[in-house]
Amino acid sequence: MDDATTPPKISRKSLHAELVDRLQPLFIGGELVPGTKVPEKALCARFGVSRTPLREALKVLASDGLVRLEPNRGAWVTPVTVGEVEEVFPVLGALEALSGELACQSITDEEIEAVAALHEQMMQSYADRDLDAYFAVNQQIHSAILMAARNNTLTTSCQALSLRMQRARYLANMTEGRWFAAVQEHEMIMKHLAARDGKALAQTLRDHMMAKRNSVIQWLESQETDAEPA
Amino acid sequence: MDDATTPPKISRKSLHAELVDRLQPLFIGGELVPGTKVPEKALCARFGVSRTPLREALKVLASDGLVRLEPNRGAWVTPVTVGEVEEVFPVLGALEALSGELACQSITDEEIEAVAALHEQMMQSYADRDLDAYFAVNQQIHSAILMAARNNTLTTSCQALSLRMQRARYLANMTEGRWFAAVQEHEMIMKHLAARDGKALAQTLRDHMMAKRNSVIQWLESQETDAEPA
DNA sequence: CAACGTAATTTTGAATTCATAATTATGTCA
DNA sequence: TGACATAATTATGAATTCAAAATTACGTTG
Repeated sequence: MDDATTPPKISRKSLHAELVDRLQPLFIGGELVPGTKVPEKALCARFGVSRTPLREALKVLASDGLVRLEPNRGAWVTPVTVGEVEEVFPVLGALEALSGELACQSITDEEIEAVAALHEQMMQSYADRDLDAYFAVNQQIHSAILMAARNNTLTTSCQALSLRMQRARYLANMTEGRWFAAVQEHEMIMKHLAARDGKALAQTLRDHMMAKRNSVIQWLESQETDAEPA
Repeated sequence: MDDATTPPKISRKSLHAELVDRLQPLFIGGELVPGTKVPEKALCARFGVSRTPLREALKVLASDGLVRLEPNRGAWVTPVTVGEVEEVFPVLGALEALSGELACQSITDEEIEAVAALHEQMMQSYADRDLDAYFAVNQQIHSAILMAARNNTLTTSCQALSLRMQRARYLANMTEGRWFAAVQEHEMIMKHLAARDGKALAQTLRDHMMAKRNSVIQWLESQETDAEPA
């Protein structure tokens, strides 16, 4: 594993593409807070680039829905609203369902084993009550299924929407009851994948996503009523 | 119907957004041919803008998959390959299926009537053997169903992928048999929508998309074998 | 002193500039 | 003449500049 990751393509990717990759974690990491302004100047300084490539990156992020560009008023981190969540999760559900269906057609035994290992790891995180670890492995499982679907367009679409829903740490917040239910759902996901039952996996993934949707909305609404009288 | 389309937002949209909108038709219109270079200079002159906003627009179009940016070699119109088509249509199918399901939940009687009118118009275009008109109305029908789904995220995702598949006039080419089948499928679509049968509509839309996929691939493969010995 | 209007400052959007990489043209030599 | 090397040209990527818009700061007046 040397650093010659791309033997034929020595060329560094363009600055704006690099910036897109480096800005995304700031959204999920909570550094760029929904509803706040994107500090263009500060980010330029931080990454040591001029405004041109940064602004190019912001345009791309805007088309992915992570930021909103207001004419003459700059870029703002898209707020996470109930309406937004209600919109995105069903779409994500449909795409993940497809990923499950396709994965069952193409996944190798080795890949199933790898997912099973991740699944076990996630169960351990659940047992340990380690939410951060749980979420990290959870992401990896969904990602592995997506990979097994062998459809790059699907992967790209899913990841873009997924990013939007991962913004803000608090989306990870869930009740004890919801966490338990999510674990149950993942047992089903694993079972159907191992059996290569595409239809069943698709349905379970869709249900899983809708359950998550409800959980997030419930949390958002509780926040609204808490915060408003302040 | 005066020109005050946006009373509160008088502000002109930014140049790059305007350019994205004005470039897209060039892809489906066949002016920008898959596999060829995007003539940056010429487009700047044509739209009377500098390179900065145009290049911003190209970055956005690249993230939508319409162009491919090669470092230090400029922007190229993404070629329409069999692999590409095999990837995109299933995703589009999943999204359209969802749009059908959601539309059945929210569509009004008036909207159903509007779609029915479009459907009749399309049937007339079929009877007239007017392929251009047929395709135009066909688009409107899918668009109307999407609108009835009341999900902007879904609409955006669908349209982006749809654009990719509409590039190149020849995708409209289909055999007499395929055209007839497509018409039959649309009869089903109309029937299920009128009955507000979400599940059935979803399945029909998915099937419709996969049938189109096969038709396009068949055509592409026939082109490949035709063109190669040249 | 609160509300308004005006001036200074900052930020934004887009054109321009500039260094570098890629392409084309030209010349050389086998 | 054809293959290669080198020079001229062009295109690209990114920084810089500049005009216009928005924001902030300040002063005035009722």
